Amino acid sequence: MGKCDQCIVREFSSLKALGKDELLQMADCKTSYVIKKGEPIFEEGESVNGIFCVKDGICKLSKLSANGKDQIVKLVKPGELLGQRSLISDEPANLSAVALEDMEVCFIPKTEIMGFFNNNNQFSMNVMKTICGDLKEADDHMVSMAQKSVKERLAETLLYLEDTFGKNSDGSLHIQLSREELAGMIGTATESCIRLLSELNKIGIIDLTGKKITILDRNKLKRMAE
Amino acid sequence: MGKCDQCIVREFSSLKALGKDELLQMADCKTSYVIKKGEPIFEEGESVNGIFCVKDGICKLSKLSANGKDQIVKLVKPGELLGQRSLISDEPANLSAVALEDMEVCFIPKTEIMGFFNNNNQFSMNVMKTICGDLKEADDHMVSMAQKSVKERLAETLLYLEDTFGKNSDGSLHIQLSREELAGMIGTATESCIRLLSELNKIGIIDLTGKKITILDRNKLKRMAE
DNA sequence: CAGAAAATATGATATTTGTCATACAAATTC
DNA sequence: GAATTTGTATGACAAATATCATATTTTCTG
Repeated sequence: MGKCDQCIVREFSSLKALGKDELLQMADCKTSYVIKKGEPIFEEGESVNGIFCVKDGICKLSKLSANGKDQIVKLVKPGELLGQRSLISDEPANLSAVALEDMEVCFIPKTEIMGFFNNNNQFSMNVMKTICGDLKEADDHMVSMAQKSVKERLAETLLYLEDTFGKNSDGSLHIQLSREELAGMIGTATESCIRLLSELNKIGIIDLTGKKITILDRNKLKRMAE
Repeated sequence: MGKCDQCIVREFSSLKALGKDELLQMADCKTSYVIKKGEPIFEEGESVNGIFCVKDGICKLSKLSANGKDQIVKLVKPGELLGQRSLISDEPANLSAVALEDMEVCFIPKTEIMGFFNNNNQFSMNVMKTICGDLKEADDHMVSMAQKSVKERLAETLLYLEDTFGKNSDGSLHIQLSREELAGMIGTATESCIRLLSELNKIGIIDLTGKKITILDRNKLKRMAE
C-alpha cells in the first residue's frame, strides 16, 4: 500500500495541510486505482461518496447536453482533487470524469474527508480556495462562451492547452485531444473545429501533423483570442 | 443601528449558523447601505475587503467582455451574500454588482468573517455549500451557453426569472430587466433578444406590454427550452 | 495483412445570429 | 410642454456557424 506521506502530488492539493498522523490514517483507508485512457472515473448522476486524488494522468470533466454533445467543463491534472463539490453539496456528481491518458488515482472515502473538515481548519480553507478558483474560472469561461466567436475560443483554448499541459520535445502540445473533444471544449460542432484548425494550419499559425498540434506563432494566436 | 439577531434575511444565508453573541458582535461592526437602482455595490477589479449581505432588492453580477458587452453571470436576491469568493481567494472582485432595484445591504468587514471561519465550523460549511451551489450553476450555465441556441436560452431564462423572482399580481414577471440586460443574461445581441421576444409575443407564448413581460404558455416555453 | 470502423477533412448549403440603419415610443431634461 | 436622450422595434444584409454529404486517412480487429 502506498504511503500518502511520501506522495509528491499531495503537495499540490488541499491535502498539503494534513499532518503526519492524518496522512498515516488516510493511507490506511484510501484505495488506489489505475484507470485506462477512455475509461470513466465517475459518471454524471453517480453518487461518489468520497474524493479522488489524481496521482498521474489527465482527465476531462464533462456534461452531456440536451443535443447529445459532450461539453468539456474542465481538464484536471495530477495533484488536483475530484469530486469535492458533490461531496460538500452531498449530491450526485454533476459532471462525468473520463481519463484522457492512463491514470493513477486514489480514492479517499467521505467519512475520512469530513473528519479533516472538522479538525483541520487549514484543510477546509484550502478546499474553499480551490473551489473559489474553480468558480472564477467557470464564470470567466461562461463569459467567453457567451461573447466570443468560435475562432477566438479556439485560439484561447490552444494557448491554454500549451500553457497548462506543456509541449513535447518536438514542440507539439503534450495533451492529446480528439477533434471532437477539442470541439467539446470550445463549444462548437466537430466540423467547425476541424475547419478552423485547417485554416490556422494553412496560414502558418499552427502545424497539424497526424494527431499532433504545434503552435507556431503564439503572438498571432494571442491576438486572435483577443 | 440595526440588530442582526432580529434580521429575517439572515436565516436564508450562511449567517444562520451564527450564535447570539456572534450576531451581537457582528451588529457592532457592520455598516448598512442604501443602494439606488442602477448604482454599483462594487465593481470588477475592486478590492472588497468584506462581504455584503443583501437585505432587500435584487442585483446583477456581471462581467465586461472584450467586445464591450456586459455579460450577466448571476442575479442575487435578498438573503444572499456578495463577495464571498473574492474574500476567500483574497483577490479583487471578478464581477461587478449593480442594483436592479433599490437595495438595502449590510457590509461586514473581512476580519469579522475570518473570525467566524476560524471559530464556527457550521458557518464555514454553509459558505462552502453555497459556493459549491454557485459552481454547479455556473457549470450548467456554461453548458447552456455553449450548446443551446439563443431561442432556447431565452425560453430557459424567462422561466428561470418567473420561478426565481415571481410574478406581479397581473401575472407579469416581477423582475424588471431592460432588453439589453436580458440579452446580457442569455449572451446575445440586444436586437436578437428583442426580435425573439417579438416572435414569442406574436405566437402568443408571452405578452409584451410596455416593459412588462408575461408568460402566457409555460408548457410551450418549457418545450422550447428543451 | 485485409477489411471494417473510426477519425479527420472538405464541399455545399441552410440556418442562426450579428451588425448597421432607421423608425418609433417612452422617459428625461430643461 | 418642447426638445433631447434613451430604450424598443423592425428591416436588410452580412457573417458566422451548423448540418449533411462525401472523401480521405488513420486506427483497430480479426
